[in-house]
Amino acid sequence: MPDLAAPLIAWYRRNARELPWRAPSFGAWGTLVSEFMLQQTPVARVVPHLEAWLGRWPTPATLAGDPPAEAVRQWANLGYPRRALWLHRAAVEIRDRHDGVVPRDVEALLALTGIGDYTARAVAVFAYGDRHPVVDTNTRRVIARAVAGRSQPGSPAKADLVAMNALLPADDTDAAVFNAATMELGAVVCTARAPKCEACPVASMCAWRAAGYPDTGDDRRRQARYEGSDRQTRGAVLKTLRDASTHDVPQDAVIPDWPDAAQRDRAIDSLIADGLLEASGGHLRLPREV
DNA sequence: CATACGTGGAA
DNA sequence: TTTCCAAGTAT
Repeated sequence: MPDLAAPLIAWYRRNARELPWRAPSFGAWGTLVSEFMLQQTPVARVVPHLEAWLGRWPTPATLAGDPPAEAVRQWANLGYPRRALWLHRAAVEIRDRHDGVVPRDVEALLALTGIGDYTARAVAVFAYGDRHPVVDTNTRRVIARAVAGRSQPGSPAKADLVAMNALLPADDTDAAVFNAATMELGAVVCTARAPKCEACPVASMCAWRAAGYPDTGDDRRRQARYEGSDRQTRGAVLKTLRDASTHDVPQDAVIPDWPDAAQRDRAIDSLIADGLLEASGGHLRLPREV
């Protein structure tokens, strides 16, 4: 297997984008918040929200001290607002179980609400410098192409962690930079559509290129249509609550003209079930209690 | 393990 | 206009 690490590390040191979480001593809490926001949301949309968030809540304890409603409001239009709720819960767990310090251990990180295989290792590696494979969608695409000779990755699997682990340099710092470099390559060069192979530092050892860029198919499942979906309806309901000048809103006043009343009611019920809304006396509000 | 879960920019 | 895609996680 070709050694991707050396050329990728060298490329990254010259070409990495300057992003807030890459500043020296950005801090584990900042890293954790950034990773929550980056789950399925593009970098460009995250940056301003991240800075506002950390300006308001510079530590886990400060966030944990405010009601979850404030987290959901501050999340604004970043999407997947359950992440705001989960980040708040994680902050409470960090305050109560870890003395307010973001844990370093992957197992401890995995035990926090909203943190999975990717985020746990991203924090351990990027905030603390430990040696673990960090696998996101960019990494999976780079490995699929450069190593497996496929045009797109398969479905996410534990095997991805094993594959990335096998590519990791022995040195902790090199391994951390290699993780970041692989993600960066996937984000800006080895992109899902129209990859810039002429600018790729590992083109000469890329299995997909060597095979003549075959279309090996795409196992990834397509996203459901958003227009007219329950997700869109939930988004409209929650936006109404976020933007309301009062904390309580009469339920009848929430998207009253939505084309499908049953869909609206279903959205409200599911938001309550998820803990993103509370109902009380015919009114709705963002969650006051953890 | 397949599915639900927001939002907006680019092709 | 429609489709694709974005530093995933929980159930």
